[in-house]
Amino acid sequence: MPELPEVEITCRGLAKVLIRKKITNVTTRRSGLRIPFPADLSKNMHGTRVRSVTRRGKYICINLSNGYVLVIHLGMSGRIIIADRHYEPKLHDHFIISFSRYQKIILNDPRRFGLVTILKSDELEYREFFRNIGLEPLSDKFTPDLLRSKLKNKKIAIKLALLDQKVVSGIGNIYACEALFRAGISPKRESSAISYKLLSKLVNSIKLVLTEAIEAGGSTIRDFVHPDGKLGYFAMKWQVYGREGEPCLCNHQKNIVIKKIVQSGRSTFFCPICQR
DNA sequence: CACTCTCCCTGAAAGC
DNA sequence: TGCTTTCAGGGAGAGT
Repeated sequence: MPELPEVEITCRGLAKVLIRKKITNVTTRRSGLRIPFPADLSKNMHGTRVRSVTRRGKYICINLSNGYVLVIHLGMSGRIIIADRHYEPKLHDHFIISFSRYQKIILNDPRRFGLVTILKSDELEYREFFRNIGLEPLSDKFTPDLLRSKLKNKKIAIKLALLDQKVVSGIGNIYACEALFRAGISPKRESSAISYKLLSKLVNSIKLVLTEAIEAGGSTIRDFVHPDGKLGYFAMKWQVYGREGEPCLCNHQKNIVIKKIVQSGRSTFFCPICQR
């Protein structure tokens, strides 16, 4: 389940092979994913070149030389495979772009929670599309003061606030759990009731955990595959995520184990002793 | 407005 | 062993 680091790694991988390449063919193999593929998708892509590949939250933005931006969200199970002209489409390959020099990229997404659309980069469309997307957690603008202002009056649990893409963009279930563990904050804490000092700690933890994951090459669970097609099995070790019943890594001598709870239908893993 | 719940979907894993 | 059930979750939209 790609979160910010996985999307970032995917973008870097795409940039490496696609920049300046010309789009020679666009194929859709079904009518759409979470939303239909735009009718003019192929028309607006064909013959243009890739200017850059950027990321906004969990969205991949492939910026084209004709002023359009191809926007891809990987959803739960999406992956982008980089291949050559010999690649044969496989099950759940929904969207294929062919480039000059026989390069191809394939969007494979078994669960189809992903999204593909195309926007004009210089117009309201683009701004409108990302209107509700919060601040980038790795930007210098993401500070304790900013987070405090976002959480002011919020009664929801801090874990749920971190998952809210309007509060901060790019954090999913795994990194929300991991960041809270590192900051020593209970996922159940009311968002607005957390001290400035702890919010500072949380901001640092978020930046740290995301940065480490990017450096680890995009951490992986189950179905994330690097853009070059290799599995990312050098993934970071989660300290709490998926470790229900296992000992807390902070406290070996006592019999403290990681607990799992459900918050708004999402699993949360945490240490009831280390996180207050 | 603030918040929770449901739905979409498939494959892996657990349960029987 | 093999079939059935459960679970995983991002984000939109309905419901409270």
